Amino acid sequence: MMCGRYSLVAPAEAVRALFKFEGATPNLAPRYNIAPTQAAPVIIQRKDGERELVVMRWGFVPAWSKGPDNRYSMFNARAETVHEKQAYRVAFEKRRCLVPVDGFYEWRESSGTKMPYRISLIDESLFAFAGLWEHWEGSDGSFIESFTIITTRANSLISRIHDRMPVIMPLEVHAEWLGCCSAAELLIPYSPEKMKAYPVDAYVNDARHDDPMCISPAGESVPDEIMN
DNA sequence: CCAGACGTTGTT
DNA sequence: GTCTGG
DNA sequence: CCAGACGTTGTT
DNA sequence: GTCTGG
Repeated sequence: MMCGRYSLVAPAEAVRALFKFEGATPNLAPRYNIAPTQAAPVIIQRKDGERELVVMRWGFVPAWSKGPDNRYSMFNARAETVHEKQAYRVAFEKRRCLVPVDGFYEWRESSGTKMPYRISLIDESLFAFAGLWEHWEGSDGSFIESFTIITTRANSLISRIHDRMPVIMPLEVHAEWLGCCSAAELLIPYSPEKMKAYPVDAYVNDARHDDPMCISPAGESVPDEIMN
């Protein structure tokens, strides 16, 4: 895989502090295990330059489609080709977003078994994936806003686990990315020396599990906050 | 022109 | 909607 | 990404 | 094996 699960535990106030979006502070429950098809917040930029937080479906639903269709894996888009692929080209030019995250999961396969790892910044701070979003509208007037996460080749830390990783946008390029004026040169692997990775329990495999156990280092005791 | 696709990862 | 293939 | 289903008729 | 659901 490359990026099929992530976490966003930070409170909405922390998301606002980093991304400077306008409007009311939304209610964001801590999320330990966000999976494709689920709703999650993204940051977009309006034409007047103001940033907005919008909750969207993870899994790109093209405007021309009949609706969500999981026969296609549209929760990731390859950085190497995203500017030329039909399904993403217009969004790459006009509808970029930043995805607030504080960790993501990758599964390492060895001797036939897969072990999940959690990857985060060394200080566990909030950061951003590069994404694209889309607005789909049904004939009955219903609509779906959705997003995809862009992936690239793994850096030297993550390549021990897997050969792909999500594109992480450093703070200093957030505005350039959202402004849609940059080319694909921002879509590169993030600095491995700023990141850490550790194994977690296969508990995270089940997308219905969404609690602190998901991010707990494998083999260690259950964190206090989920003991009753 | 119309028809048909539009995606990624991992495995073979 | 937009691009590619025929 | 992984987990889990993979079906129909008829009855509530 | 392949598709759907989360």
